[in-house]
Amino acid sequence: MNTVRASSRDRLLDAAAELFYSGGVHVGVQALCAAAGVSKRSMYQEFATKDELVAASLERSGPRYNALFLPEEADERTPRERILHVFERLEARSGSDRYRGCPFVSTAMELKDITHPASDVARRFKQQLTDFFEQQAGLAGAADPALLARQLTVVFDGAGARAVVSGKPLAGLALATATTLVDAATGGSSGETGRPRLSPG
Amino acid sequence: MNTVRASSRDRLLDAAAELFYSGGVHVGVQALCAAAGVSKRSMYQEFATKDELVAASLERSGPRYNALFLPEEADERTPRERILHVFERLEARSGSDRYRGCPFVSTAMELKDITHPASDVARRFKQQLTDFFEQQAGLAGAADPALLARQLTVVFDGAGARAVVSGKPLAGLALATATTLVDAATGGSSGETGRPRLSPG
DNA sequence: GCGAGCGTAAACCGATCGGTTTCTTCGGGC
DNA sequence: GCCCGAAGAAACCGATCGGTTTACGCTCGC
Repeated sequence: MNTVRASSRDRLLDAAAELFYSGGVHVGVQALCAAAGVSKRSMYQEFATKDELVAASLERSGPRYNALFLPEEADERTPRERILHVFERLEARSGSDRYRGCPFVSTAMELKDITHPASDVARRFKQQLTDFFEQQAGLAGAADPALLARQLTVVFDGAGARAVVSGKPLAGLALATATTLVDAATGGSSGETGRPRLSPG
Repeated sequence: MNTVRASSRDRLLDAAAELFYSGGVHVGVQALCAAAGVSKRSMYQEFATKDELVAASLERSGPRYNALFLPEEADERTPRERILHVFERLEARSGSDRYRGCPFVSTAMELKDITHPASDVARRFKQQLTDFFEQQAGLAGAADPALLARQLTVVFDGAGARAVVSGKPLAGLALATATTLVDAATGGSSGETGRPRLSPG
């Protein structure tokens, strides 16, 4: 079933993820298929509609996108550091002139249709980021880990939006805001290391 | 030059603002003119291109949109309360099922083109909100009013994005986050009134 | 009453949209 | 050698895109 080279389906999904991110979901299927080196015929054998392809490409690229920001599974850092790692990565990535914001937010805002299959995908992947924050917030001893997690997600998306609108680097804004929120929620001050309260050293 | 009823130009701009917000800037000029009750011919006499209309409609609706959130010019409230007023309004508005996020952010993200005339408009109006925050932050005695202002703008846009993606009300998230940031920047705690430090009573 | 001018509807333009179909080419199993 | 199925190229479908033009009607000033 699978050919030696990447399958038509995979080439399609990868090209779609890239083109939809750089040009929006209104990019045509013609340009899409050309970029993937796949005929429209083959595309419509794999996907019933373009909407389905949009959702599938977001589903496929989603884990890779989130992985750009999440730290490695196990390292020696504190939960606080692991949370702030996400925002350090965001600062770095948002400096690129190809940065167009979070693809989940971007897609959902462009679709403006909560019932679109890709909107479900976007919501799930954003929840993954929030779940990570909540887990680390709990380990860091936050008073309300769920609240802090949602706050950090808000900062993540808001900083991405600002980078897009302003067209300028965040210059530490995301990291500073996240730091303030984490410290406020864990009782830490700016000079503190943020070592988790639940595992006093 | 102006007729008794709203001019074609104004009807066009108002219809454009509404349709572009609810359906994105990819809404066609045909549907637009039909909604405005203006012929395409008249539209293209007022605006050279659709892009120009997009920018002009954002320019026209911009002040009204920001006014939805900003407090009245002069009232008896503290700067802290005036800042938080913006987020109270955001909480309320984001609960509507017609809420599609901040139109400036939405338009800029959808256009994905920093050189588009409407991108300039969006940036300017977002700056107006930031300027308000900075002014109030200064009055509230924030250590770094410019930083707090940018942080609050990030929260504003991030909360809007979250409301769109999740499809659920913010349920206090934006207000709580803004409160935390304001208090952290002004040295206030959660139980404090937030009266400005520069004008001790 | 009548001509001038404006704005309307609607046809029209080439291009592209999402989606379908036809035809051809290629490769692998018998 | 032969044949079958998969996939590519491209024509085709009706609809719509942004944008232009034609032709008609309505309301003015006179």
